[in-house]
Amino acid sequence: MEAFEKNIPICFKIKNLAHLIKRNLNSSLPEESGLTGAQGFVIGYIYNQGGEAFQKDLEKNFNIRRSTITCLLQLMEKNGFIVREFSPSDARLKKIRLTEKAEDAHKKIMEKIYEIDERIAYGISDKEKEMFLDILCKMEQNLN
Amino acid sequence: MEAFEKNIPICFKIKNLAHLIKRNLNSSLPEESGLTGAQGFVIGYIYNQGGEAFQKDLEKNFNIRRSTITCLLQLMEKNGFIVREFSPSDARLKKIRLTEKAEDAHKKIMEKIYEIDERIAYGISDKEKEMFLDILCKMEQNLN
DNA sequence: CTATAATTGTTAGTGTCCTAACATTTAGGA
DNA sequence: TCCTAAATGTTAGGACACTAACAATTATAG
Repeated sequence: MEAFEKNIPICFKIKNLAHLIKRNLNSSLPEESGLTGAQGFVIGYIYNQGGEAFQKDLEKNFNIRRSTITCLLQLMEKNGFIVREFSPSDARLKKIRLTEKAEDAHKKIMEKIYEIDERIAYGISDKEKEMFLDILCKMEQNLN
Repeated sequence: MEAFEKNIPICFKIKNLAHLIKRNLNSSLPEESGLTGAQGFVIGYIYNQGGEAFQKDLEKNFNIRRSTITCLLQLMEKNGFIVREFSPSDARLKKIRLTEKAEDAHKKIMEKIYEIDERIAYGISDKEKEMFLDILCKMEQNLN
């Protein structure tokens, strides 16, 4: 971006790259399934939790607001990727369970995600990649 | 994110950081102005172009779709940050001009943006920062 | 010159993020 | 116990990204 001349903000570069990643991931997923990248990450998370999770876990893990989670999950429920039910032990909690459809989709989603990882890391050495990830983590912590 | 165990995708980490940046920038801008981070970047770009630009330039520079630009600019026009008029030389083009209000806001926006840049780079050496930016650029190119 | 293609912008509809305001349930303190 | 605070989720409304379909203007090829 030439707009900022020599002083392109780092935050802008990061935002830009994330934007490209999102677009690539979304367009690589089968349209007819109604599955999106964001939903793919949610499925990935719940899958690794053993197929079950509470909304509040998603909230913390993805660092997004409760209302956003509600919205996401309502859509995923509508599209048959999850089922939601109240927890018997605490009526405030809602337990999310993956459906078979989601479990079937999981492997394919992960393939797409790692494909993008490989693609963006093309021509970058393992050492560089490691340093890059370190800095990425530091930056994340710097924003709390 | 523990979800993917040891194999957290890089693309997920980038997406996450960008998300935090966006939230921080948006919440640091004065609410009453109606100004958002995205609009701030648009103002920054047009400002550096001398206060004028065409929609197609924004499209290329920010790598976002025409419909998105239309949507953004309609809002910015409504909020008094820009004025739009047809180009006399080519009636397909729409020329965007910053208003005084936007020019006044520009400096403050840039301060906020560079504040975030400083904040995310806290504890990271200049050399590291440089390498990080290099890799970021490579990754951007890898996604076309 | 005319027909077609390319360029530029809009509209409609959707997904994912936000804040603010609200409701419900559980936990804790007087 | 009872009242208040904390935790969890929803709704409403807005911002910014997308695709697909459309409209208008300009450029180009025959």
